[in-house]
Amino acid sequence: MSNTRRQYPFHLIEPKWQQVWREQETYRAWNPGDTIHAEHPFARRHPQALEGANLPPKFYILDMFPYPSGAGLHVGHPEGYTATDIMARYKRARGFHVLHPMGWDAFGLPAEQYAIKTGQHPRQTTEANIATFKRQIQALGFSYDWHREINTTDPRYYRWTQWIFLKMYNSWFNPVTNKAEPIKTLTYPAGIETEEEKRAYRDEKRLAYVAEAPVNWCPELGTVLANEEVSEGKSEIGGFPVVRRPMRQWMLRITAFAERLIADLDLIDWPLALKEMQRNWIGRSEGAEVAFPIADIPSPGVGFERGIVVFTTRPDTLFGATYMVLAPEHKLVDQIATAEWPAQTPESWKGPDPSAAGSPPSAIRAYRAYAAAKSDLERTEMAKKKTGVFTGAYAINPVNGERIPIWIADYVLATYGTGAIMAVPAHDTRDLEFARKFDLPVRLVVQAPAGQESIGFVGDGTNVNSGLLDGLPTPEAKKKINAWLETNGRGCRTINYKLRDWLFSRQRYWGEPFPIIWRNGHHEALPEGELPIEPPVLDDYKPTTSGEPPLARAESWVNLPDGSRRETNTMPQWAGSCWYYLRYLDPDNDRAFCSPEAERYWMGTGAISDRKLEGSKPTPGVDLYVGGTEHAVLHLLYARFWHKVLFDLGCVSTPEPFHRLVNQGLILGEDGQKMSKSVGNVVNPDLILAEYGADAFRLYEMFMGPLEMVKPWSTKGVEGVYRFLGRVWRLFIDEKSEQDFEQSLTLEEPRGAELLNRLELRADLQDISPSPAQLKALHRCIKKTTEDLDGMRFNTAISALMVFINEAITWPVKPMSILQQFLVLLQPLAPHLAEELNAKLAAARARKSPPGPRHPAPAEPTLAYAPWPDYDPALLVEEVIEIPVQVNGRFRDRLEVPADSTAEQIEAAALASEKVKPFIAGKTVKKVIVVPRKVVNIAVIG
RNA sequence: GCGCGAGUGGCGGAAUGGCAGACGCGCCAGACUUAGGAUCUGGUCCUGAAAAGGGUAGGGGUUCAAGUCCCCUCUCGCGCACCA
Repeated sequence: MSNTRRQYPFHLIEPKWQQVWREQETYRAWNPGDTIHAEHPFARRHPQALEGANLPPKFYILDMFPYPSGAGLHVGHPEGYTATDIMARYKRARGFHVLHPMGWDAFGLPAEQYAIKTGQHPRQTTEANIATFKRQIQALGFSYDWHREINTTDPRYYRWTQWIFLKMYNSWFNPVTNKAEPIKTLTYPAGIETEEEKRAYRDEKRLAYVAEAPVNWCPELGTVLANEEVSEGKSEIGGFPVVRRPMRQWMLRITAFAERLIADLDLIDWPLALKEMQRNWIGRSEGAEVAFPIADIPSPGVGFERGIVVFTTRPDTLFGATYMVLAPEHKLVDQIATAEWPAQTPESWKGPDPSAAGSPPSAIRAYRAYAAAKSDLERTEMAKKKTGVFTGAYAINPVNGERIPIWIADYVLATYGTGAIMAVPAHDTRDLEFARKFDLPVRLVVQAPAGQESIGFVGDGTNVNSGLLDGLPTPEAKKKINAWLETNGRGCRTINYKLRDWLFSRQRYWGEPFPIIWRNGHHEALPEGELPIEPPVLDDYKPTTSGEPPLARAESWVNLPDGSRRETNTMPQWAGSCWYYLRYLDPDNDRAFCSPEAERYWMGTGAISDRKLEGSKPTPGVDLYVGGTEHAVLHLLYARFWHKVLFDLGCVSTPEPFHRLVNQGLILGEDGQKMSKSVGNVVNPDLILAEYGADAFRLYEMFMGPLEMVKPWSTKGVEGVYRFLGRVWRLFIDEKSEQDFEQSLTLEEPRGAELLNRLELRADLQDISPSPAQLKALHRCIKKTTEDLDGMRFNTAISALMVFINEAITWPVKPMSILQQFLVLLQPLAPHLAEELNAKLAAARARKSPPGPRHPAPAEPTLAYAPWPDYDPALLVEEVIEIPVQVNGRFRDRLEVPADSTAEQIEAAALASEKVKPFIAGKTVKKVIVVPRKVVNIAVIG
């Protein structure tokens, strides 16, 4: 800490007002039906809302709640929180009923790993971390309604996480209605007769189901991970290698919602880049499935009566298919592989391992081992080098009857499409590369537009060498071949998604246990009445030596008296955050995850309205959601999915949870690099707060630049806004009284808060009528801050406040009414200082005119609900305006003209300007453009 | 490779197609002061004594007028990446 003198006693002001707000419950939000105390500042602003009826229009402003890590807050966290807090305060001032809650996403790996190391129960770590986070967040003076604080690890919370899971377990996706429906509505097709068959069918259809599938196993973390948690073959958390491994796991049927998850992006106001990321992740592609019969197999076995089915987005290139490739894991590989290599099989077709090249089966075995040994990471890195093995078998191209060789290669993914492709080397980069390596034929079937090479051309062109498709442009060729495939029973149009079902179980301790038991190899839901299912207390939080999840250690918990066993997996960290925004609406409700009344009020019921932050029409769902992009395809996709399930089941009233989303940009270190402990450029907010105070910290976080932008931290920059706050302070506070205050403070530090009262307003602050110029300065400031806050342009809003102060400082006498209005504008951004100065003003005015019927006392104890001023456009009208004069677009002079001058008058004045004359002398004036109130441009030639 | 976004002083950044650089940092000068790493005042895009000229990554275009709109190129950031 440097020894600069404090600009103003923020160290006394900030705790004082935080205490007032806490005791007064200033920022409490009310549900329909709540009883509101008449003295509460909200009730004073909205007297019609007493008794919790006729509540004003709501505005739900949400932060992405944090995972309370042991490291505490860093300066990146409060960036979004400050932005939302400013919006919350601004919306309150504008008369909205603001819901602005905060809570803790507290299940997760770090607490569990700490538990494994120390034996300390994760709950203790979690609680300690939450206490730190809460202290730090509260020190920033955010206007959260702490009555609504939630914690995903609280049994009263996760009881409902488990409840929603049961809802999914007991639902299925009806493709006819395109909705989730209770499992009761499931009808059984013919042939499903016995109870056992029906159970199997039902279990297959549930939204939450168990599947044996290749999953992402992370040995280092000792758990499986969802696709969304794996990036380039490494775990998102920790960056550990991930391998594919078949396991029996719980899955959630998010793929059923793929279409709606894409389509409904059009309903919401999110950054384009983020919508694009979700679209890419869902990865919708239109194409066709085409069946290729196997050659030389007179009676195909079960499973491939139709041969091999491929998915392709380019059925129009079917005539160019010169070979096929199956994923090495494809289940038909063993059935089609021939016992011996066909005559004249080139050596290079027999696989990368010469020692296994004796026959197709041995080469295939070797190649599978080779592919499996590679982690996903290595597979990605080796993407450039194509490898594969010929199976010995041939397929028949259904459109021309050609025999084409069938290969296996790891460039075809088992998990996408059908796990098999038709290779069209002439018009697919990967196939071309493969064909060139193994000397496979390349047949041109799409003529590229003139001037472009057709071999390797992957765009739209014109079909050639394609029989019935010849001469057709690509889109038409697609239509025609699709029709042909369908009439001939060789395939059909289809849509494919990259999105996989959500792998929902984890082999961990510190997560929500599943409300599921196993009996005779079947899973069963526990009744709702038994919720919450709490995890057992363990001595050892490690997985068992046999690789079972840690919960399996608690024998007495796992084994139930009736012989059934509890599910020992837990839910992933994302479970709790999938619905937390709903729990805030009614956090203490023990009968429902939230009451329908609260849900309807806060989430809105109407159709999607045109989004404009201004205007009083409630928008559906969360009105403003601010957080980082790192959750683009995790939390934000999962939460939308859960919300849609709840919507289908009638539990919520909107199809989308978050109507408007804003991503705050990353804050870099002072060196312009990402903040990290290892680089040593991490800025600790505690230190900044101690030196400059919360208001300066808040202001700086917003003054750095646009919220969405990536920007580097600068402690010097904090000093700038801090000085601004000091100037505001000195504009109000008498210098002499401050000197006295400072002196007393050094003598009696502990009585600081009390000493604040000794500070006097400056003598040049007077209760007089403002001059027109002063009114104009204020209203300019109102206009600019209003527009900027509406657009969330906090940096320029702050700059407008600075401009006002720079001007007000020069006034010999400062009208109190003007400065009071300024404080209303300052309040959302620097609430502590604004409150303190406002209280001083109020006290001074009360002294001058003692309480009485005309001046009810005391003045409002808080600025939090002070109405936002409207600017008066009439006051902003200038009588004389400056107009720049250009000659041929170059600035030459500035004219002062009456604001109501006509174009002709301005033109005449411009042409008469002494500074302009030299530039038009001897030249022909071709044209004079007069843009009223903006500019004059004289176009000359010669 | 594909997709998205962004390039403006020494720095963070402002500019509904209409005076480029608001506001802040830094820097320079001055005032007050025992002192200044406090505060206040003035200055601060570049060249030039001035007049004036040049200037928003580079090149081209539209326009009376372009940082802003269009085309091409380059650089940086983010996301996806064998998705058939």
